[in-house]
Amino acid sequence: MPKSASSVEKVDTSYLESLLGYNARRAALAVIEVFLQRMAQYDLRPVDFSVLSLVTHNPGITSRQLCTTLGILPPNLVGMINALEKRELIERRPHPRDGRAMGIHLTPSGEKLMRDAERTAAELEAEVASRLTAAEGRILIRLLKKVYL
Amino acid sequence: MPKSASSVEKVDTSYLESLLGYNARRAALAVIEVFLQRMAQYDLRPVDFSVLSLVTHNPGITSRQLCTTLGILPPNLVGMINALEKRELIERRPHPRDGRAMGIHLTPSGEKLMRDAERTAAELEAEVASRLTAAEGRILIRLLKKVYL
DNA sequence: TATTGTTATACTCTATAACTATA
DNA sequence: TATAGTTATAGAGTATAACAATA
Repeated sequence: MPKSASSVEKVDTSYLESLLGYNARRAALAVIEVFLQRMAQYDLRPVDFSVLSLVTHNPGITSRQLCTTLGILPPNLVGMINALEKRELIERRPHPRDGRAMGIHLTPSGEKLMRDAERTAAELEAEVASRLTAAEGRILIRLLKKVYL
Repeated sequence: MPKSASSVEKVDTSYLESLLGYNARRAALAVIEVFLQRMAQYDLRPVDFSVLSLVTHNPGITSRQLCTTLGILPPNLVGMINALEKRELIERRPHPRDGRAMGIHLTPSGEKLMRDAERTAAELEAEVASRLTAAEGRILIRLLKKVYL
């Protein structure tokens, strides 16, 4: 067959699928896609959920702490925090010991939203994890942590 | 302690770390970060490597097949293909049976680059996977595939 | 009528520099 | 001098609509 006449019937992805990074990215995108759909009812993107979840479990957390924990650059967090404050889901209070910083807290409606959103997240996790056994799910998370921690 | 005076000593991330999506995303980002550093010597981003790797193992693959396989939208692939062609790493040849399509092939210098780049990728994989045992690495990839396939 | 490849374009995400107020 | 928060802005990544050529 001449060089110019070759074509591909079925794409061979076996090499890419042997790479950890490729598989981790594909799995992350698959989970995030479901996440996006289910969280749309709360008008929360994954990053909004992560921020609100950290505020939920760390009342008084500062912007700086959110940035460090989630790997967000400070200029990019400002807009998110402003939007969440405008929606009256969070409020900023003066930090007790650092006049430069503001402690971030959930409002009552923020608390209600996050109770619902975290319940939805739990359902979503259970659903995605249903493709695995309970033991496999625990192993998977443990191994992922070994990779990035 | 009054409401306004609370603050966070150490951020509690245990809830987020219980979520599969959060862990998969963090692991993917960690691997991709190393990938970016090591592939910089070839001036290849992860997506360029993925494209060239598919062309390597599927000579004559079309743009449409690349898009479908990698989840890239056609308008966003055009620039990448043009850039790789300008660097003389790939070339477009007429498709043998479809006058609309072009088959994509590696040039000799593209073949040389990919031999080196895939060797580097293998070293990188071994290094990231060194945080896990060989068995754990195989299990991790198997479980990740169960999540997204 | 549907598909491949393409252009133009808009939107989101991420990154850098520089400023202010406070430590 | 260093840090928390902010503004402005640039760049990369991702999205939709519409078109020409071919099936």
